[in-house]
Amino acid sequence: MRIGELSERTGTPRRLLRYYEEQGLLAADRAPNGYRDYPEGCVDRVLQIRGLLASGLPTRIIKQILPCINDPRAIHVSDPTPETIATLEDERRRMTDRIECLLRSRDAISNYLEAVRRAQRPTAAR
Amino acid sequence: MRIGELSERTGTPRRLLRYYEEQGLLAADRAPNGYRDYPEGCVDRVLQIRGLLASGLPTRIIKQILPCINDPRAIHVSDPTPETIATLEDERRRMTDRIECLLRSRDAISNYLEAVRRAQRPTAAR
DNA sequence: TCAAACCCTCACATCGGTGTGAAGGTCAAG
DNA sequence: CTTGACCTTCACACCGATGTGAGGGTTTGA
Repeated sequence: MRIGELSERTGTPRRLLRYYEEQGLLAADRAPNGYRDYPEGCVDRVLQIRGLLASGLPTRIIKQILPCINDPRAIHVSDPTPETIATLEDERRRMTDRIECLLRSRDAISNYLEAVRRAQRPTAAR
Repeated sequence: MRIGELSERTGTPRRLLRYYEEQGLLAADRAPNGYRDYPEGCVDRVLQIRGLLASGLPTRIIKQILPCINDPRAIHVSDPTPETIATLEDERRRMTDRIECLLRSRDAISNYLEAVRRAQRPTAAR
């Protein structure tokens, strides 16, 4: 698929798809005319990237994480230097922190909304 | 406590504490000499702020969320305009998305690390 | 064959969070 | 009284993600 379709299906500006490629997060081969040609799987991949970016991870880290997600079960034990492993462990910890922070805050919002709801519908269907 | 202590106890540059105040996330009263004077609770508050920032939320949103977290059980039903409520619901959804994305990715990393570990210690204590 | 709708690269701009430092006031200890 | 460690405000700089648009090629359909 070409960049326009990928853009539409992922809700991502073309500009950013090119940027992700430049950052090494996304690969596309090229049609003879130079147009990018994306395989189907890119849709999910782009959504992953956007999700992680929205969660505060920089492209540099996402680049290291993506292979772990994509390799469908088949780990290439080829590359992982002890250094890479350390980075991954580090980043996993950071992600756990984020998750906990978000969970706490989300629950607080839920409680708040719930309380407001109760206060607004004072002693209704009870 | 003064800004230096708060900075040290939260691992946050003074610069940012002032920035958070400027953004309306943090309040300090002033000593007669103009120095900021923070109450004890600010330590937790700052950590919350940093956690949410690291999770990709902008100060504008954090500002709306913090009151829900701080109000210890006692909701001020005073302010919440229907508009504010809508924003909160929206943001809660976004946070849920983030949480799910992070969970998926973290689990993928865990699986990966686990697999690498198994591959590196080939048929050990078994 | 021409217009519209794609695509390309390149480059400059914006925005939010953060770094850094200048210029100066306050306070405690020697 | 001075020195050093704090604090103040202000301003400019940086970095990563994103917006925008110029200048130009390709494809499709009227």
